[in-house]
Amino acid sequence: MGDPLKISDAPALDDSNAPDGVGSESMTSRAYMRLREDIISGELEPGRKLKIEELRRKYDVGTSPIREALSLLTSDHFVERIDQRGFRVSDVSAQEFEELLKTRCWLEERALRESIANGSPEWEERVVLANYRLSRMPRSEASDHFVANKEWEAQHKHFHMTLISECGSSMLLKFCDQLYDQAIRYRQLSGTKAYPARDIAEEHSAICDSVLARDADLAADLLVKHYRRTSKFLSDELND
Amino acid sequence: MGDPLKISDAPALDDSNAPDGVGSESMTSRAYMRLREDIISGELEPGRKLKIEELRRKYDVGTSPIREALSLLTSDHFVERIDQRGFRVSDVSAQEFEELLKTRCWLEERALRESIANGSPEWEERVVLANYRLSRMPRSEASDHFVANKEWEAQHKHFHMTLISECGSSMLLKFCDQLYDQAIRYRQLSGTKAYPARDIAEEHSAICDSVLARDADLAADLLVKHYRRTSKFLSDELND
DNA sequence: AATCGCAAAAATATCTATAAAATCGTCAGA
DNA sequence: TCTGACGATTTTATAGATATTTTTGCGATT
Repeated sequence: MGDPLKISDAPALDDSNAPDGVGSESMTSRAYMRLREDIISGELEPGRKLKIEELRRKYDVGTSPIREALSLLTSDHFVERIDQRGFRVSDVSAQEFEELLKTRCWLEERALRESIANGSPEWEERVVLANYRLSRMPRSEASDHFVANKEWEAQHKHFHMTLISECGSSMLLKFCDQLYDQAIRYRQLSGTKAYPARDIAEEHSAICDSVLARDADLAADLLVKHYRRTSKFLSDELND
Repeated sequence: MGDPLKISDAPALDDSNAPDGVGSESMTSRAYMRLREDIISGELEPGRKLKIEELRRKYDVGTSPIREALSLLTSDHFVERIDQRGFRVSDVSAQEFEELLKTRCWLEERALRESIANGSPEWEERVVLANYRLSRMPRSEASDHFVANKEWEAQHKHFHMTLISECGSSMLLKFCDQLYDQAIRYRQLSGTKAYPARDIAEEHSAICDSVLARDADLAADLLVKHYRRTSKFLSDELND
């Protein structure tokens, strides 16, 4: 959720060019963001019919902005559109989760290898910084039981996106970004209550080290294992 | 352009479930398809401002369908949306074309290797059939000079998509599909007038053979070279 | 009684027309 | 040259009209 404002590719919504400091985004954008959050968080559950009238009242906007926001959300694969039959929240499934994980590994491995091959010293610094910031962040908001920490989530995504940021393909980056957000939705839906036992911070640091050493094989291996472990944990949670 | 009707992922538009044989698609879908074609063909040139009123008259529909169609097109990266400032046709550039080619090679190589690893005998037959059909199709509609043959284009895409269809990830397939269509746009825009000198049909058959032999390394190599040659040809055309 | 077919009614999605808000270009005045 | 304001253009939103799908109700048939 690095830039939850993103619509299409361009940084369409940027408060910096808002007329007079106060937010002046369009209804469509507001609806887009709120719908996106509600879908990722699971409040709008998978498979649910998205009735225009219902949403219109819920978010207090007209039909056009809702409809347009939903159309935009289809690109993120969060919403499905069926002609003449409206919209619905995209379904989830264990099989799709497997696919998601697999695809993420393929794409991010490639992107990471390219980044390591092309990355500048300035990029190395960004990686170090991202890892440091992530390490300082508590994983959970409460110390006794698990409460997702939004800020940690943001830093975590930022770390992983930084790793692959120099891959030389904005398209590949966009795909990884999309898949990452998909995965977040699955994580939210699983309703994780317990801490993962392993030391995630340590894993991140190991990846960071291998990247700095420009050891592509090791880095790729660590990254993929990192993802697989996380997913394993999630799958176990789901099967309780 | 295997399924130009595609909106979102689901086969939203399917005449088979039209009430009484006659097409009953929505205005939005019609607008989507026509806009998509006009952008790919280059009639709506890169960077062009897409004024709602203008399009409304041109395609003879109201503002909502136009707006929605444009929103849907942003997912395909054919249209850019800027908040409060409307829509425009996505720009093109030599640099983006390079990225596109590179990304396509990365993704399709992975997908092809997976397909070869997982593909069933039934898949092999589909590959053979797709190659055969493509080989029977004339590359150009005229024999003395080059006139793009729509049917060839469709079969060509179908061949390449069949090659990777068993990769085991619908997401990866969707990405490849998207990138393919992007590439078609670049091809159209280059306004190729001459035949490429080389024997493309031969290249396809070679790929087909290596796939049947389950020689992943060779197949990947041939496929990537195939793409690079096509792109080289295109770049040369562009620099005339 | 249960099932099927069919038509009317309700719910819903889609579209058009119109109004409101924002942007852009231009030009007067400093 | 810069600034700011005004009008034209364009985008965005709303409300109501239309078309489509889904549900419901009823009677005929098994």
